[in-house]
Formats: sequence, C-alpha cells, structure tokens
Amino acid sequence: MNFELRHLRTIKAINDAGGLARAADQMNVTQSALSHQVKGLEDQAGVELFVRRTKPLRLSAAGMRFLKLAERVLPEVEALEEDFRNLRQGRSGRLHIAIECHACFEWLFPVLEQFRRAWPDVDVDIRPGLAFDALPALQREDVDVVVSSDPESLDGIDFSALFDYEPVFVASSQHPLAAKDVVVADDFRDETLITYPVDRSRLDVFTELLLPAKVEPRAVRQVELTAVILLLVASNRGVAVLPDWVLRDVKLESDYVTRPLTEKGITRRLYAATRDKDTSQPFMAYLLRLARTEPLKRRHMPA
Amino acid sequence: MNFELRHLRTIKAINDAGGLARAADQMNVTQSALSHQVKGLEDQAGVELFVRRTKPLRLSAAGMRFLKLAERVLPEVEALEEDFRNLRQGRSGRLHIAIECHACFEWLFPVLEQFRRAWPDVDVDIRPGLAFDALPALQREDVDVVVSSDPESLDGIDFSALFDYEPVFVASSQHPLAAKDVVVADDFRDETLITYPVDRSRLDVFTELLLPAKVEPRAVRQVELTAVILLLVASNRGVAVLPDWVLRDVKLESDYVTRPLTEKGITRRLYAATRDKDTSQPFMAYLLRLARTEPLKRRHMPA
DNA sequence: ACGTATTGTGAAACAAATTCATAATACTCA
DNA sequence: TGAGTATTATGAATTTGTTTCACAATACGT
Repeated sequence: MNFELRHLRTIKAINDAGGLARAADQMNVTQSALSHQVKGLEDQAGVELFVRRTKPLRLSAAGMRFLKLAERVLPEVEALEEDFRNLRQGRSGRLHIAIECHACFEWLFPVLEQFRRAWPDVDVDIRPGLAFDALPALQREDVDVVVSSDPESLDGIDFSALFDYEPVFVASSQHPLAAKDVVVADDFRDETLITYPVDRSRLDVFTELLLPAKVEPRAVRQVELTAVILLLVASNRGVAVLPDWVLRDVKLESDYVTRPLTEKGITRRLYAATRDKDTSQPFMAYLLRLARTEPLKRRHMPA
Repeated sequence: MNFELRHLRTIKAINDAGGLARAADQMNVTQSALSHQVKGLEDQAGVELFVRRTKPLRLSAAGMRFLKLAERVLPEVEALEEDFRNLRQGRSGRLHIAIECHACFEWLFPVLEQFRRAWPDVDVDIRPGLAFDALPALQREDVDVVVSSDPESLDGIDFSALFDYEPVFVASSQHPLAAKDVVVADDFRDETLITYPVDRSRLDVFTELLLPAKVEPRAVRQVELTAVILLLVASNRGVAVLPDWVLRDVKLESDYVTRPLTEKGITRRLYAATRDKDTSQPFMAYLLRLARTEPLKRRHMPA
C-alpha cells in the first residue's frame, strides 16, 4: 500500500478521459501500461478502484475517494512545480535581509516597499534578530542579504557598496555643544550618550571616534527605537550620533541640531553582502540598484 | 520536473531525522539511495533543495517549500490508506440504498438510524431518485442496495427476503366502504384512488388487484408524501392502498379505517438486492439482519 | 449475433531505483 | 591545526519496477 503521484495522475486521467484507452493517449503511453498500473495499484490497495463489469471503465466507490484525493493534491503539486519554474527563471525567490546596523530600517523599509511592487512573487522579509553573526547566517542560507558597513573577505560572499553616509552628532538646540560648529571626541567626555542597544564594536561613534581617541562618555544609555532616541535628545536628556539619513526627514523641527564629527567629518560606507551565486540574480540585482539609488533621493533636500 | 510522493516522503524524513544517514535508517534504505534520490530530484526540479556547504544537510528556501507541501499532502495520503485498510476489513464502505417502493422510507429510515450508530465509518445514503432502473444501477455500482418487491434472476445480484407485508385498503371512517369487512377490486370502480406518483407497474393495488380484475378506478390522483395521502383519505377526498407498516403508528387516530383486500388478504414480500460480492460483507449482513427484524418490532402493537 | 471498441495478460525490452564499495567532504575536539 | 569522526557523494553492478508488444478476452451497439 504505497501510493505514488503517478497513480493519482493515472486515476484522474482515466476518469477525465472516460476510459483507459483515451487516457493512455493523452498521457502518451500505451493502454497496456495503464492497465498494468491500475492492476498493480488495486493489488497494493487491496481495493477495487474500478467497476469491471461495465465497459468504459468507471470508478467504484473506493475509486471515487482516490479521485477526490487526486483532485485535492495534484493542483498543489503543480503549484509547487510552477513555483520552482519561476524560481529557476529568477522570477520568484526569497529575500530575507539581516541588518547589522540598527538604524538601517529607516531607509530599507521604503526600498522594500518599492521592491515588493516590482517582484510580487519574491518572499521579502527583514530579520533584525540575528544581528550578531549575520554573515554565517548568510553562508548557511538562513538569510539572503546582510546589510553591513564592515566588509570582510569571505568565501562565496560578495560585498556590494551601496552608498556613503555620515554619522553626525545630534543634540538639543539648548545644549551647550550646539554652539560649536564641529564636535570632536573630547566633547563627549561629560555627556550622556544615547545609542542603540548593541555592542560598541558596531556603533560608529565608538569605532570611528571614541575608541581611537580613548574617550569614555560620562554615561551611555541604550534605547531601542530611533524615534525615542530623538525624543530624548530633543528634551536634552543626552546626545547621540546617528547616520545622516535618519535626520533628513525630521530636520525641520529644530528642537535639536546636528553637527559634523571632527573637522573633516566622518564618512562611512554601507555594503550589501550576498552569496556570490545570488548576486547576479535579476531580483537581487534589482534590489541592489534600488538600495544604491533610492535612499539618496530624498537626501539634502531642504523641505 | 516530475515529483513523486516518494520524494515528499524523503524530504520530510531527511528534515525530521536531521540528516540523510539517519533518514535512510528510518526508511530502511541505504544512505546512498537517498543521496541519489535527492540529486535526481534537484536535477529534475532545477533547484537546490539543500544547503550543501553545511554538513548535516539542511533544507534551503526552496527545500522548505517542498517540505511544506509534504506536510500538507502526506497526512491526506495516509488518511486514504487508512480508509482503504478499513474498507478491506469491512469496517468502512458505502451503503447507498435505492428504494423502488415509495413508502419504504417509513421503515427504512429508523433502520438506518440504528445502522449508522453501529457502523459510523460507513457512508450511508438513500437515493429515491433512480427508482426506475435501480437494478442496472446496482450492477454499475451506482448504488449498493436496492429495496424491491419484485425479485429477478440477475447475474451477480442476490435477493434477500426481508419481511412480508400486506397492502391494505384505507378510507375515511365516513366512507361507505368502511362498512364492509373486506374490500375487493370491484369496489374501486367508483372511487378516487390516491397513489404515489409512480408507474402502475410498481403499485401493489394495480399489479395485485386492479389489473388482474381489469378494473379502472373512477379517478387516480397522485400524491408524493405518505402523510399527505393519509390526510386526503381522512378528509374523504379519496381512498388508498398502503402497506400495513405505514399505518401501524397512526392507526389510533381513527379518522380512517383499514380493511383487507380480498377475502384472503394480499401478501407481498420485500427483498433487498445486493451484489453477491457484497452480500456477506459484515456491515451488509448487519443491515440485512436489521431490515429483517426491526420494521416488525412495532407492528401489531396496540398502543 | 456480429463487428467494433475497450480492457486484460504474459514475456521481453526498457527504465529507474537501490545497493555496494569507496571517495570526498565537513565537522569536532584536543 | 590536524587527526579522527560523522556525514554526504559517486560510479558500476544489481535489483526492482514500468512500459511495450502482440494478442486474448470482454463488453457494447445496431
């Protein structure tokens, strides 16, 4: 008693065609093949699937149940086949994105909104959970894209540059440092610094400014949401360093001010890591193009 | 790209067992067999189902979809296999009954009520529609039992006697014929006869009484429902001939009277026709026993 | 009842899946 | 890092299953 889809297809074909011979034609096999197959199936099942005393073979009660199963199952199987066909042609696929940089939500979300419209069959998702070892997850195919500003040379992984950004200092307009044109490392010594709740090794302020200068802020407070960070900054509960793109939309409400870090300013580059076999897939290329151009569009535009 | 259930079972097993080797054990095949099978499947589908860079084989995104299909489909297939097992052991099956005699509803329904409790997995139904050529339908396996009072010698068909009954004359207690102890054919000459809307050849009054005596009633009115026939008779709009079992429950309300037909009374025998291969099936035997005994239980019992 | 359409059967040819033996590969842990 | 272990991959031989071919058997229509 070990059914196969072949059997389902056969029973359905015989029923549809209204006979074994006609069904055989449609399936491009001989009538004999189907006769043998049905016999084998009935032996296995121990049940008569067809009424034999009638001539164009008709389904018995048991056969009807078999047919019902076929009619429920076969379309699902065909759907998967279609799905795989699309996958092969790069029309469908999975795009699960891990973001190492906490603030990337801000520009990524609008990008994915646009992507989704162009590639409706691609399964899109953002997975902020595995921020720590995102690259191993990429290798293991747990995710398909990792957004990071720290490219590593890894086997089978491509890093594509997306765009440059500037981590900028943010403080309340009431804050003493608002008076300065440029903020430097030493300025943080007496400040409460508000950051995302992640390791310092993944915070630009520390890696690019404070650690090299061996400066420790008076206090560090960790806050999850960007909007809340800005709220706290505006009410002068601390200062923060955020990528410029986070500020672009809200700049006008001048409860707070932004200032460059160091004389020259700091410039960082964002990358998308993908498995090399996926990099040139149509929808992946489309995403990368979108992620390169789209976040810049609304930038430096005074509202 | 031609999936088989074997592939679904394999993918599921590999996922469940967490590895190809373990899955092979559980399926009682060699690890090599599964390796070949997966390879073949991936070639056919043109899609990588597993992540190869990791060692205990893990499903890829595409593989996950395959697994999902397996988890939806396999239980359904197993349900059917279970169903067939039951069928083979005679615990489940189909019991579609065609009744030639219109009034058989009255005793058959309670019988089926009882049957259903004893054999919950048998698919029970009454099909009054194909009253005309019920026996061919039985041979074609469109139905499984035919209740009839006219046994024929037919190949592959058994007729089992159920019980005897008496077609009796029914009239309003106001009706002149109510004065007679016995009603004969001639008595119908001036009466309006109420019958079920079927051919005369399947009405006891005609086959057993009026046709042999070459008597034609003044009028014949056809009515579908037994209850309505009794209603019309009670209000003296005509007379009827019904099997005694129809009257057993309602006799007490003596708006109408029943009288035997002819001096000796008429006796008819009811049969259940079944395909010989089914006759000795446990649930069929049970039904026949029930149909032989149950309808008689409440008979001739003065309430 | 005869001819036609349809299904059934057995042996041979063909195709596919499985095994066996062994190679290749990833993972583990000192 | 490297030896050892666990896991998967591969190719040829074997086994198993499916299809074909040719023809027999069976139902159906007129």
